[in-house]
Amino acid sequence: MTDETTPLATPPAVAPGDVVTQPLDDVVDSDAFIPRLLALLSNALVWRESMLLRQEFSLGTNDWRVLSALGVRPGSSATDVSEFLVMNKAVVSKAVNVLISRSLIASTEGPRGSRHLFLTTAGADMHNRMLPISLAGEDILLSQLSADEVAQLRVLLGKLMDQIPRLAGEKT
Amino acid sequence: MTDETTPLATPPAVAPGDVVTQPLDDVVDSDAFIPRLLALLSNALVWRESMLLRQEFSLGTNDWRVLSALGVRPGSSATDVSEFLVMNKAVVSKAVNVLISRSLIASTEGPRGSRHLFLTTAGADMHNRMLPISLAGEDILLSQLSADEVAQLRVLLGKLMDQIPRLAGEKT
DNA sequence: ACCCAAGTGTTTATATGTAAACAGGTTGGC
DNA sequence: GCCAACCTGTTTACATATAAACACTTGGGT
Repeated sequence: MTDETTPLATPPAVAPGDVVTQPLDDVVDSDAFIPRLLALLSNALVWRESMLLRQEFSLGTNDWRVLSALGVRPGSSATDVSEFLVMNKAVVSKAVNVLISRSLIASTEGPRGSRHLFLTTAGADMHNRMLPISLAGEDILLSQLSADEVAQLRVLLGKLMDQIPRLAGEKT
Repeated sequence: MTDETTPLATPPAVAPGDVVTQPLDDVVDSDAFIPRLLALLSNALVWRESMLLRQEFSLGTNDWRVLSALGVRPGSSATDVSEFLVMNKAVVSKAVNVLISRSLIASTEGPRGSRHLFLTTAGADMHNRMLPISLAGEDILLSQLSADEVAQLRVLLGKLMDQIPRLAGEKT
């Protein structure tokens, strides 16, 4: 009895003054708590992608995201990218500098002191090598779902996404 | 024309030597890319919870998570909590010290130099005040889903969770 | 022509996350 | 009994995230 795996069938022989030795009535059911599941899934995906991109190309996930944004929207400014990716502009600024120093992107003069950013051909090539790694993460994640289930999941996640403004606003 | 909202209908008058001005053929469709949706959802939830807990109780999300773990499993060691929450043990160590300094948890001697951690009555009280804030995040997120849809979502996320070892292992 | 307001990207300071090194105590082989 | 291996929790060093302050440019009003 009283092995170390069971939470605490027998309260400790001596407990400090003012202590709760039994589970509380209302707690987070962490296996079903959706915010926790989302965090674990997201962390695992980021961890994997970060590891692979770093070891294959010596680039971070932020570098990759900026690169991918410019694959979709060539000529974006740093601010455009920041908004498009919902990413802090300081992070974008740093990633842009990394990518420029690697000659993966280049820039032209833009409107008010901004710069239009473009992939170089080397950058486009790098993009096309990084893309499969990123997509493979999603594939692994969805591998046990049928096509119908994937479609359901996208619909459901879409409805969750609609609530993000309420999470940020927090009046109600 | 050529306003700043459209990506780039007209390529720039002068582009540097070696540049790609058109969208690439294969790109991440970021509105449908599930890893991205998961990251945005998770970030929004954490951001909200962090803000509220900080301003209401001057505690961080890690403090709350450790507190909640001890509500479920009183008498756990720091290592137990670390494994239960899938949380770095350095982070747990720091959170434990914060909670002890606030007299929200207390400890007794455990097996090999470890310590059994318990909520104090003040800690249990704090737990019961923090819990609704945490649960409200999930409620907001799920508010546009029917009961059936919530059940579906849990099933689907459960299947995704099963793939986490493959994301971490990365042989296939 | 001037100045104010707004927008650009960068820098800074602060907080947080991560992994490895670490010291101490405990266990178990020999 | 003793030494090596292990497990505890802590500390350290480093990488990353976040938000505010910043300098600079542009545009518009008077």
